Amino acid sequence: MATGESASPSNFIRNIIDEHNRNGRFGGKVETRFPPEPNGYLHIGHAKSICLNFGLAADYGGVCHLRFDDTNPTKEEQEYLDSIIEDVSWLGFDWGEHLYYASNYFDQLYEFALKLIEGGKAYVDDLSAEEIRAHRGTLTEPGKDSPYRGRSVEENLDLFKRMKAGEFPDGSRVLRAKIDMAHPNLVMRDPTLYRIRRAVHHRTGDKWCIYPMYDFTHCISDSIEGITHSICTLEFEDNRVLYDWVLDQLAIYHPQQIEFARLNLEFAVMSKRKLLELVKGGYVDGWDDPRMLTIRGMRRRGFTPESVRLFCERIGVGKKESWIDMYWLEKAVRDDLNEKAPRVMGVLDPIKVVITNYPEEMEEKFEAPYFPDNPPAMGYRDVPFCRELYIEREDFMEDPPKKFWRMAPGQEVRLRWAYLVTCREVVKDDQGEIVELRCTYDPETRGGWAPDDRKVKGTLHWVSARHGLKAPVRLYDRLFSVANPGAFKDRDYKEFLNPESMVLMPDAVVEPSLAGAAPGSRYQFERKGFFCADPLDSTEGAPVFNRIVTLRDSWAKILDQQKREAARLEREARKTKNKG
RNA sequence: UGGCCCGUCGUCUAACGGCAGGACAUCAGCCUUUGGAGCUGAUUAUUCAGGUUCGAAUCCUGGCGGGCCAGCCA
Repeated sequence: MATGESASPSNFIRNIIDEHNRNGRFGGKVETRFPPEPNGYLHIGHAKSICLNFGLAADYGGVCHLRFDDTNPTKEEQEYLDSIIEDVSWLGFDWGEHLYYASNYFDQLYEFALKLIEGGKAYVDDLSAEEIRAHRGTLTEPGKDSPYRGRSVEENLDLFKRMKAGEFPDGSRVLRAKIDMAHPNLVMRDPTLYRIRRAVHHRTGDKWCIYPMYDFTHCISDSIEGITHSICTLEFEDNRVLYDWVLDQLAIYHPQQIEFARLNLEFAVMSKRKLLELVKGGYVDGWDDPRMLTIRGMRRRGFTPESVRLFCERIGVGKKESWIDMYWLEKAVRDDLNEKAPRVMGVLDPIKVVITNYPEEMEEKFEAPYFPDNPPAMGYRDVPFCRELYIEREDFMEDPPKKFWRMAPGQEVRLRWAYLVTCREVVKDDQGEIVELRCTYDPETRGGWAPDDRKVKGTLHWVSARHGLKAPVRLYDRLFSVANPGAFKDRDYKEFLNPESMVLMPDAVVEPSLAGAAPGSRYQFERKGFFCADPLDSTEGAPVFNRIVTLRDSWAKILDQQKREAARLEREARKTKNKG
């Protein structure tokens, strides 16, 4: 799409851009940037920002830069930088030639600082960090001027140059903007612009011993790159006046900062600190643990880039701090994978079924479509059948409740693509545990079609015991068991880790066609969910599957309703009894 | 109790002074060899009180509720 209005759903940022395009503020240009600090791995919250920035640029015919905001060498590492490049690419975005580093602007930034000093708008302060804090005042009281605030331009210039030259120890001096120590917005009470920090920078090495602060760096970087709309999260709202102040003092090109509400996802944590703690503390198996909502974690689990983008598109963007239900993420993967994941059969918790009237030595192959809703186009695979099969343990009930359409004594069900079968006998061990189901099949129902059109409600997935492939399956669920684990003041969020966030199904059996499942390939195990052959743990002929997400389960809902209804009836019965 | 920001169906989000719309959820029906998917229909919202206006979700004032800010982090 060329410049101008776009077809995407409206939001307040688009409205601002449209207004700019009407009044010609940026000459119709839209140039955005995604500015991560390379101090951690990207997560789903970053994905929202990435989709926003790259999406806006694409829709308005502009470009989006990838810029590393690397002004704090004590926290930043090449490892993080590499991972960010990989993750943004995986999400499907392309910054072309526009890969930048704030550290590339260190020389220019230094010159701008000199200009500020020359204009009497910045000074070198000898106060310690603690003293500066003490002078800042509080939310309700004004601050006090530093005794060094009145230094001459010449002295400030000299001192700042010597700061750069390495004449002073770390932390002994800072460069501060000279604004207003009584400003109601604390950000404007003479903010620090430069600090002395002898640290090796991942890109500039030991060239510098002074490093610029975010507020000074970000606006100038945006200006240098010709960014039009500098989109950031809500916590920078107070910083916008400083962003504008710096650019105004320097009288250089002035982008528009716009703030939006960051993503909050229920049953997850999003802060870099917490994510790091989960990894370092061994609560998860690394940054790419499939339970982590890092980009790498989701990728390992089996999420598609399209599903993540779909999610970001659907949740929208606004200034209201809201909590998104995990359902939206799950729904987005389901909708995406429903279109592209071939259907196969896998039994997670097997129970053996013997078809007593099926000849011992006989074997058949059924041609089963990969996409039953659109069979011819998408191909078939053969599914072998024999006398001994596995079905899902939960698909049989000896004494079923109402509306249970699955296998029960005497109740005919369909084995998908195979035959109609009826359970005749339940075999139990000494503990009363069911070990085997003995069934009969109707030879007239090959393929699962009844010649007399008799109604069979239930269709079950199954795997031939003789041909099935044993494959470990991991069932992933939300990492936390409460919606907002970080919200409890007196409890640590780690207390709310969900002990069942990963359940291994060691006995799972899948249809033999899956021996050829490529690492990273995704399938729908019919009636169970979407699964991905783990990209790392799967080997040739021996896939290991991750559950990405379950299917919608309306049977579970019915069961739930039945349970609630039963409880209600019981309560009423008790009431009447008490009255009588 | 300083400053800034935000309050629209259950949830997320539109409506830039002119019929409160969409998506998801929910409910009902259809369809179905996945209790999946799909199709059709239905229910559901402007935080409150004033003011301006022919007309207010929108503008103004105040209340209520929520968020952010006192790093030499970003």
